[in-house]
Amino acid sequence: MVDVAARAGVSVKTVSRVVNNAPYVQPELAQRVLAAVAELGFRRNHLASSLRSGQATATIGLLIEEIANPFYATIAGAVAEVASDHDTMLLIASSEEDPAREQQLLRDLCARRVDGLLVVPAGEDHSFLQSEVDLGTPAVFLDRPAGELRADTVLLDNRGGARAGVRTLVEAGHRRVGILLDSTSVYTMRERLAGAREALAAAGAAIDDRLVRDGIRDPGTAARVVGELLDQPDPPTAFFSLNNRISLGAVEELHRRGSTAALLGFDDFDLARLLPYPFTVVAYDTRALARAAAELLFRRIAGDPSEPRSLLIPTDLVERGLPGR
Amino acid sequence: MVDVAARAGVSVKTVSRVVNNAPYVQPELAQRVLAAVAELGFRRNHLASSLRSGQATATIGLLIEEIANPFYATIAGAVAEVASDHDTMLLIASSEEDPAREQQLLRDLCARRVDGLLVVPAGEDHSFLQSEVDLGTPAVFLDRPAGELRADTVLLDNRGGARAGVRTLVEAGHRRVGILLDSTSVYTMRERLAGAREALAAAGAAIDDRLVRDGIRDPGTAARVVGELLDQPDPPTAFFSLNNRISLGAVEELHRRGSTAALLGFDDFDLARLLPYPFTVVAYDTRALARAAAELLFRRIAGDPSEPRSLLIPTDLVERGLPGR
DNA sequence: ATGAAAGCGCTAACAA
DNA sequence: TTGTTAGCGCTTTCAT
Repeated sequence: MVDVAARAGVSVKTVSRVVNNAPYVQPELAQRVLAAVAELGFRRNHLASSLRSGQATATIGLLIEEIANPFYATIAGAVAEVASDHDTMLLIASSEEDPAREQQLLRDLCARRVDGLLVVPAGEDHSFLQSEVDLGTPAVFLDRPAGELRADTVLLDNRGGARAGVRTLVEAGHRRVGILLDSTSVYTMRERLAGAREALAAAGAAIDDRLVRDGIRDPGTAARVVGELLDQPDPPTAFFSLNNRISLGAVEELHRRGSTAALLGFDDFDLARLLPYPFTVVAYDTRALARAAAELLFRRIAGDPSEPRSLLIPTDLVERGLPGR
Repeated sequence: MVDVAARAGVSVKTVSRVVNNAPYVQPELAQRVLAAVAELGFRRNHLASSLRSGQATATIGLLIEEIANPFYATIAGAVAEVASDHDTMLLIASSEEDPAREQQLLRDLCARRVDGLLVVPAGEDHSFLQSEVDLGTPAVFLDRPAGELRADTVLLDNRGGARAGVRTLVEAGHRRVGILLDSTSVYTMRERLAGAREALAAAGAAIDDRLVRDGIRDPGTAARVVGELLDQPDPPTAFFSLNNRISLGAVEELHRRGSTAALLGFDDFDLARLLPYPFTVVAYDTRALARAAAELLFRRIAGDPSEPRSLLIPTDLVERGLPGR
């Protein structure tokens, strides 16, 4: 910048003003500065700028589990759009579901003085963020609640969606529903399971815990478990799959067997229409979830001092036929 | 840092040494410093640190078209892994296929003094990056070549893959092949089209340009175009779809019609096995593409001064049956 | 092994 | 409207 100033025959402050489009600079001087900038290939150092001006790195941090996962990629896309509207860049970090790594990454993001944090939490305790939040780095949690920290949160209506979905099964006469999930250690799974239990209980259906199977991580396992449940005496007449990886395996096995069991899945799929087995899904708008969280974050960054808020994004039942009828 | 120093009764330099795990600090002093750090909730300001030390923001920039797109999400995931191995964070920006926006984002990334740039180019001219590269910000281009700039490049073998795929169609006796693509303005599409032409030419098949249709942006359009081509007199007996969005529409229309046309697609799909119409794909390893590019970038960041390199990632033909036989 | 002082590139505060 | 000076938080240099 001093070089530019020397070349243009002005002070560094004037260069600073020109580069930042500040008012009260003579057009003629501005021209000279701009010329010098071009000749010298000058580019303002964003680091130095935000170091001095204290705030506004024009960067937000997004912490997710894994960017390659389409759910998180969709979140990242929606967040990036909102960030772009605020001339802000996105620093993305993947926790890989490891709470220790999550903590380290969040600390690192804070050390980089991001203007705010968007977190899909992996760990159970985020109290270590309290000091950062107090020091002025707002954080918004999405998809799962923060642990041990009062903070803005945007969640899906997992419980209500599951309840509504299972209610359609119950109304179609199903009483024995096989429930397939990956892990009860995940908040969303617990909520969806609770919703299913509520719907069954409301119908006075006894819940058979032998029909609830967890630890299903991939479509292959899902297919195997569906087979096992169907081969039991008194098998389920319907299945509720708690995420789309599981739905995929269930579709495959039910189709393979020519089963007539009804299938309900949480999470929609692009290709559901093309799959060989009809099923109903509890769908939701991932982009709306992410946009709501990002917009809330930018409101905080802009200084909104109100109490932490909790938003619930509704789900939508998409019926595509139940072969069990 | 001065507060920590005061609290621990040492100089700021000693605090700096402790925080950076520098050698030659008495364990006892280090203890005092660490205690003060904990008490005061001190976190080193990464901005100030890299401002002073000149280099090493421990950040790389990734410029893609759109993070929500699964192809780019996969790239981002693989890049994030490599970056994580180098204790580096990832600043992700989406060009949305707009060359002007691309240029602005790349300049912004440079202004933030990223250690290096990974670019899936949208524009045709990247000469504006020359000065940045000369000033020491290495850039690696992936999936498409850089325009007007000698730089490291990692590409898929689009042409070879298309050639091999279309050769299987030709060997199965097909001479009239409908070719479906989105836009010839995209490098990868031009290469894939060229490979298809080569394979047809090698078989002495006259290329009927009325069977080459571009401007197909979504599955719906693809389905419509497939229908139009099939309704022509002397319709194609096989189709080559140049990306998976197009393949999806083609599958749908061919299945709907109970067609026996052979289908070949560029890009694999997770769910190809479950789709109602068998087709062969030219598959490739997106993660390998991204890892190769990222690893090359980190070699440049580490100071590798060798000539710009060009890597070609091979494709793989996955045959899943051709209903036309 | 530790510290004092200078300065990275920029902008806030003030002065002219 | 423009310039001067100080200093953001840290690390380098050089002294001790």
